[in-house]
Amino acid sequence: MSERKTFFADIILPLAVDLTFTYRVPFELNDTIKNGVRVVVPFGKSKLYTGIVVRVHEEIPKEYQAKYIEHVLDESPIITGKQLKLWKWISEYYMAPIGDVMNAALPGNFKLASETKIVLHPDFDRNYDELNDKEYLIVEALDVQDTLDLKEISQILQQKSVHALIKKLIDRRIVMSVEEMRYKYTPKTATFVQLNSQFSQEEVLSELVNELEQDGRKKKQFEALMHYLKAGGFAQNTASPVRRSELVDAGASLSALNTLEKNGILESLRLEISRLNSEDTTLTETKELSPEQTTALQQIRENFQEKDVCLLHGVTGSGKTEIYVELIQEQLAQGRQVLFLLPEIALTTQLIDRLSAYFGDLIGVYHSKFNQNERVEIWNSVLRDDPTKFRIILGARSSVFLPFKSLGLIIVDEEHENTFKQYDPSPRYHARDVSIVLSHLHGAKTLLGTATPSIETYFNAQEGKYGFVELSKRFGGIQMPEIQCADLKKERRRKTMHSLFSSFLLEEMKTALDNKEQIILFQNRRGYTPIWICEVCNWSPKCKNCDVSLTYHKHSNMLKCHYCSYTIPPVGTCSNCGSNRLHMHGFGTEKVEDELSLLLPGVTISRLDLDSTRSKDGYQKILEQFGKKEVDVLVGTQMVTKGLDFDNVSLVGILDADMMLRYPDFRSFERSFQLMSQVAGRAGRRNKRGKVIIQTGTPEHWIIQQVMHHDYVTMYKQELIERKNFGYPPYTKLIYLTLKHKSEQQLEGSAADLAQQLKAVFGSRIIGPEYPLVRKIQNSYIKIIRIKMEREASHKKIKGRLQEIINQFYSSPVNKSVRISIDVDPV
DNA sequence: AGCACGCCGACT
DNA sequence: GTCGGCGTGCTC
Repeated sequence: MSERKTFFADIILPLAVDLTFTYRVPFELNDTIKNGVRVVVPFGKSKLYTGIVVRVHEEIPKEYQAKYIEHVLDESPIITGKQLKLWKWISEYYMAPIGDVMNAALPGNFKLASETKIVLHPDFDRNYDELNDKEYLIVEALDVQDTLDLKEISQILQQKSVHALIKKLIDRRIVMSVEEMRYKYTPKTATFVQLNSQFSQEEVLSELVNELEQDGRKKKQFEALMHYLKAGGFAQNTASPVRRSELVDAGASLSALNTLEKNGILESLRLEISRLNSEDTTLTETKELSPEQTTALQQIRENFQEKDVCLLHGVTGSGKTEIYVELIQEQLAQGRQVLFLLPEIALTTQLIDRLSAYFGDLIGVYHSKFNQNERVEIWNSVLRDDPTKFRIILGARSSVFLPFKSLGLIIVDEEHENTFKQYDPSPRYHARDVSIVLSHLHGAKTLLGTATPSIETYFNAQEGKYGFVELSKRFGGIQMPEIQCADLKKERRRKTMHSLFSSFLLEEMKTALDNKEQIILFQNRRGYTPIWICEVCNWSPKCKNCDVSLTYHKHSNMLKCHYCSYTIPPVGTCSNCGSNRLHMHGFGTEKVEDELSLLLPGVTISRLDLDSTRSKDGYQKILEQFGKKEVDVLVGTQMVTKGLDFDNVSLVGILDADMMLRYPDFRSFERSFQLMSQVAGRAGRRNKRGKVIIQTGTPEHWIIQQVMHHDYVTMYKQELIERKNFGYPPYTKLIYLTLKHKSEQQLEGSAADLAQQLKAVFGSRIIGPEYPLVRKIQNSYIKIIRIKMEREASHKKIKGRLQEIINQFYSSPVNKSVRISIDVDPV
């Protein structure tokens, strides 16, 4: 194997470039280089990057002199072949550079190598005699400064290239790179205590216990020992070690524990613990399934015989979770891994607790808010296919990138949620659709679960492409909530409105409060941000960088731009006409809260929106308070629609349904139906039918009618007709091109140019260019070109052609400074 | 992504 | 005359 062959390796670098880079493999690394390992390579003049090897070969690059790979970071691959295939699929399908895909896929501290920092190696014995002048200079500098980056070393040595020199120092274990230090993942440990083996005989133990119990001076020791025996599960005769801090928390005296250890009754040891599930969970037995659930489960199994994807359409509260649990258990029994995808926001809530209760440590939670070490811990366990840990990954969209080895099932819960689609940064992928590809790679199955399927998914199920299973009854015979409308037009005419509240809603709220029941109010934020407006000429303060009005933030008493954070103090007079009659227009959740406290004094109100949950565990706290019934009314945005189960909520109010319906997007009806149905599902649990009141000026609107009748299918059929008539998904596939430029004229010209070139090839499939609602963001103007292609068209071909046209567009010098971003299957 | 190279304006 | 602004191209 150590033949002196010259190998080259194609490497993906974390750059927005759709290329791999070819490096030469030094002979001594011939044996260690493999597909899927990380390598450190020099790039450009003075940079180091961590990249992933995707191909090893002997083809000598002709166009350039390949540089040498500097370092191999992994003994065995950290990326599997299946992952590489998935990356390539994402890169092609979503037209994103492979480097972007890699960036999205790897946990942060797997890459981060650009600014390589050097530190003294802990083993360095400070034998300065072995060092030459330059080496001495570096070591000396490190003594003072702790870390140096390559630039600083260049400066110290007054020379450009320092790689060779550093490499020698690294090899001699005099210095090391910071990455190296960081990558050496250190497991977290804790002190445990365990009974000395001489007491493992039951008689010996009981003798000891007796002795301690008799002796009054040893009372504390006796208690401590009992705590240990209880926690260690001695009832079942299993002498397992127990975390020391756990015993102390349970009330064992610290000094008594020390004494027990000193006398050789207990012994302490350090054990590795998981950073993730630190508190131990008591496992719950699986609940018995209802007849409906059993049937559904059986149907899912049957569907999976023939089909790879199955939609589970189950109304809110129909008990989808129990079905998931059964399916997960089947996979675990077969030794396969399970991925459970959730919208980001639902991850902080009750479902995790519920699943943890069933599966304990077998569950790993993976999402962007987790710190790097935790993420790496999960990554490595999944990669090892560790049979004892993290068999089930509960995660947000990015968990599709984990290195699964034996995936058997992916569950995408709340399949319709558009947070599964990533927009910024590229790659703009949809985790639900990526999941389907991922399970295909593993020969696994995908289950899509939701109460309100996306039109596309339901369509696929109707067409027979996906299996289809329905759960139409709520679990335990709980009724669907009663939904009624408050007609805002009528109430306004009769002047019975109390600011934002119809008298109908207000009366119902009072009744609910009298009954000591809780209320959720839903206010979609979109379009309802408070702005200051001049009563005389309609002028309002605008952002200087973006084409939007500034929104008023009561909390900070400032006017702020939502796009670029430009902030100014409130203005007293109109800059247009000089009038001082400025007043606040529009309302957000803050306003709702304020108005409500005037209308219903003494009622405790809490707000759940982006502002109130900004602090780290704000979200959790607010929900906890509400759960403990310390709060009567919860006012919130979209957040209140997501998987919250509170059993004392009898009333849900939707403050303005019309704003959602009016939003100019072909999905606005679908989305309105989803949002309203989801939030309605929060009303009424165990013992009482819930009530929902929708405030609207158009109670006759068909979407509102279908929400009221809980009739998804009719909504779907009607919406499908609209989609067909106007050529929208699922009858077409969409690609949006967003063009950006600082100069409006330049943008107009270039956009027209590109659209023309596209039309020459795609004809009427090209729509636009058009300005979006907000035409300028951060001093750049924006235009959108939309491509509608036939469902059956080969999107590979179309994307190839599209890329050619874009390349051609960029070949013209006038267009070079125009930025284009491509969004395939926009949501 | 970053960094060098290069072509235009306001300065000692 | 030069310093430095950013627009453009390239990186194995």
